[in-house]
Amino acid sequence: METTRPRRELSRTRIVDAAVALLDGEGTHALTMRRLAQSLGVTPTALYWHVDTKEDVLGLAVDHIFGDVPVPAASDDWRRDVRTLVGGWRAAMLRHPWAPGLIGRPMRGPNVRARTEFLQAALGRGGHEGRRLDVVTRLIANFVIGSAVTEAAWGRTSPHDDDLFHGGLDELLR
Amino acid sequence: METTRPRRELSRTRIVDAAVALLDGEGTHALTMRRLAQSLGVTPTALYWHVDTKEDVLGLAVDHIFGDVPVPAASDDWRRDVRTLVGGWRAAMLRHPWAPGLIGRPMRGPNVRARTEFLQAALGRGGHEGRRLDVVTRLIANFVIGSAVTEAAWGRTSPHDDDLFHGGLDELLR
DNA sequence: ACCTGAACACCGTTCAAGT
DNA sequence: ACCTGAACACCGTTCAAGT
Repeated sequence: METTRPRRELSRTRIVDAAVALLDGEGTHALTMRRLAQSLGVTPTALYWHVDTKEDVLGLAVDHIFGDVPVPAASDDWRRDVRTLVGGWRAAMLRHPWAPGLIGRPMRGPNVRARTEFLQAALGRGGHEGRRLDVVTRLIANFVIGSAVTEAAWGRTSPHDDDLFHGGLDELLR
Repeated sequence: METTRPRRELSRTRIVDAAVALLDGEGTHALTMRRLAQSLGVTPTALYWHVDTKEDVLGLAVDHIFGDVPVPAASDDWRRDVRTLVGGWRAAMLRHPWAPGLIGRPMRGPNVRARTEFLQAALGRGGHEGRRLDVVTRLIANFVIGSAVTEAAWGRTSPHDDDLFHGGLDELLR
């Protein structure tokens, strides 16, 4: 089929990986198309063959970190399922503190969608349905996002923040 | 426009007002120090006498829009107080859709702090205290922020979004 | 198909100098 | 105290050209 070449080729995924590395290492302001290209040993303009725009790269980077959120197997304890998913969700964002600030854009990524659907399904197993199911799904999702945004903004997350977050989640799953 | 009219003097507040106008009119990408200066009939570098950095301007702009959120007089119906405050909070953010995306750092502004304290006081009147008061305050604040962030990201807010938001709030004030 | 080089139209910020 | 002008070190993106 395809012979592996000695030179690593450029690709969409390689670009996204490099972008995440740059964001993790040096923060939002460090992600420029030029520095990104440099970290890949390539010309800035080369990126544009694989990617439409910088905004595009940012969106892919956000969706990428959601891919690391483990989707638990659905168990018979729906509350635990929700807590596991949402805890991983929050942890992923706090592990990449640049991500919450970037969630002003395409949450349309497939990884994000899959997690949201799992959340909704778990709440469905909890007996919610109809409008109430939609309400509670959004309530939880927006609480998690809001928490991540404000905590990431503050710099570091304290044990007190963790406590308040889990307390809030308990309140919602009561 | 009116070159004959004597130019008003530059000031911190005049800069912030112009920044908000620019953000409202043309969005985040339009706010550059150069265009901001131009809209004030002044040299880009003149801004730096009144303001430290562009980040500074952004922070002031966010706090400014929170100043427009009416803080209701505390009544004997704490639930209504919460709903009024939080509704105005959300409305202000959706009126300036660039704001949620900018809620990075400047939740330290005085306008923001005043609203948060009113929220906590109202919940206190509702009988919450100790850890539970902190938990619920954060829960509501982060829900509002998360809602504004995701809705602003999606472009426009539909009546369905409104419905889900108020449903969520009812759930929290149950 | 995939990448380079040069170019365009911008940026934020500093700093000496003017008033 | 307040503002200008020039300059520095960057940006994202397009496009012809090479392979």
